[in-house]
Amino acid sequence: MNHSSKDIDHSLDPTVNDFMPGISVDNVIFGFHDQQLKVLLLECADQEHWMLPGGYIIKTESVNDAAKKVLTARTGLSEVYLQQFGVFGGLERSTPEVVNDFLKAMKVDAEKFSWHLERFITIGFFALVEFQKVNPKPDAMSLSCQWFDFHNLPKMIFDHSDLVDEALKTMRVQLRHQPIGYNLLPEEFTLKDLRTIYETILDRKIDRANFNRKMLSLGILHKKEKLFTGGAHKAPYLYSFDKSAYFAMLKEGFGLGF
Amino acid sequence: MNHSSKDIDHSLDPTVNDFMPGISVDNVIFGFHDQQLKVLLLECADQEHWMLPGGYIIKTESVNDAAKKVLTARTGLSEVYLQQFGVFGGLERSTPEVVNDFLKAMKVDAEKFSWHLERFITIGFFALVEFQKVNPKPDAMSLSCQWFDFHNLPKMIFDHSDLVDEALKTMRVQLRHQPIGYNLLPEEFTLKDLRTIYETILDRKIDRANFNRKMLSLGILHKKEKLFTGGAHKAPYLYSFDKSAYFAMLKEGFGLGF
DNA sequence: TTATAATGAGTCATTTTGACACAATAATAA
DNA sequence: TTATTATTGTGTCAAAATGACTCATTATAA
Repeated sequence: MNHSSKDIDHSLDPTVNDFMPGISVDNVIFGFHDQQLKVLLLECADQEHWMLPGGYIIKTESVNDAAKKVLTARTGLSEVYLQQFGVFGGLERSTPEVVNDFLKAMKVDAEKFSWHLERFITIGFFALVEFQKVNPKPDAMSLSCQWFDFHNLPKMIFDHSDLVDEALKTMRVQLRHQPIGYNLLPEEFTLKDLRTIYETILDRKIDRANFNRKMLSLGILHKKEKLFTGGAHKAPYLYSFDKSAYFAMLKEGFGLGF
Repeated sequence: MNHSSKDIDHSLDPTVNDFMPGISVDNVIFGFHDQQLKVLLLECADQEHWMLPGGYIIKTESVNDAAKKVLTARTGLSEVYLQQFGVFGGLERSTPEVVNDFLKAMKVDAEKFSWHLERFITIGFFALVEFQKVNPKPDAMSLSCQWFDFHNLPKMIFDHSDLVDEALKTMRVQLRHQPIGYNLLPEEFTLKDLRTIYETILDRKIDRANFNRKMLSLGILHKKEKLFTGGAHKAPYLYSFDKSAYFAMLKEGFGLGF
């Protein structure tokens, strides 16, 4: 997925001096497709490494807005779920070796990038988006922007794979007292879809019957018509979220046993 | 609690140029005393406002180390529980009015502090410490360093009260799947002490018998001798944490029903 | 010596969980 | 057309957890 220069997105390119120095934001953007949890990544110039969609913070914008802007620029979406999950501020993330690898992967001169090479702290966000609605757009420095199966991520620059791990850990904890899925699934979905999300994040099988019973008992789902497509088997019902009940539960929280 | 200049702690005073510009760390330090959750605060020069112990990040130290250093400098303690809970990066935290209030509270010149007045992002940490072991030390800019009852906090500068609120929210969530208390309580304590911590953080009464049953079932407590001091009532048992079981459970997590 | 207040321990109905079982059914293969 | 297969909706049931109580016990204060 290459793009001509006409397609290159310069919306995140203010002057270096407009940025908060030494800080960046990086987004772990999760989607769900084909019964798999996906992560959106950008391809580095060396065609070997990949990176999280990230950016800098303009002095006149909030940190959260900076992250939101990155998300919108790469996906075309606004109004999606976006949440901080941690600050990555260790010294090991900008050692000479790390910086060297970064320059090689990006194929840029050390001089041009001196402002990014000193010492950088990044603020990690994760986003939950509806896969089908995303229109992946690479930024000016990247060759392409693609989804990867969460279980099969490519080699990434800096500590970006640590960021993905931490994002997952945070989701794993939140799963236990907040609903999830509204932001990842299309309007209509099956209970299997929902369960697969839980199983992927928790990294273990969940009893189908017990999961369904629990989910339905939460009162955040609406049962719809039958599903026709699919494999050689009985067709499952389709469900949609009861938006108001869902968001109420997001705030209130609940207890999940598994 | 005033201090002569001899007592002033300059350990966190490197040159301005050594710092990461535009970023700070602030610690919400929790202690437990007298059946109350306490927060350690610094008194501003105006004798009206208070602030969280905070500091800047030297370019050659990690973010976590910067927070740890602040904690050690104010409490005399090292090796305590310290955890990030969020980044505060809104623009509203450095509007002209806010900055003005800050200058007044600190009684410093705008010129001298120009480097801190532009736009600042702070990284919030919370710490859990053993009250009795803390030796509160004000920093160079503060009149004193004191504990406040969590339910009765004074007027604070910037968005520091928001930081306290967020720290509590984070603890409230963590309570549900991780044990707490080891870092807040002395070696020996009663179940009432432990329950009070839970009640304060969750801000509601918990049935005594049910709480005790649950806590004891976790297998992280050792029963000790009787307690003799106290009011006009039956003396409760003293307990201590089974350190290895406690830390195992910190990692593993568990499910709490209340 | 008695009254008080808080503790340790226990009861019990209800709810939730975990582990299965089983008939029903949509697509596919025979 | 019919049998096969994979998967679904629903149900059962024992075990565990929870929530709301009781009650005898006991260290201090009156």
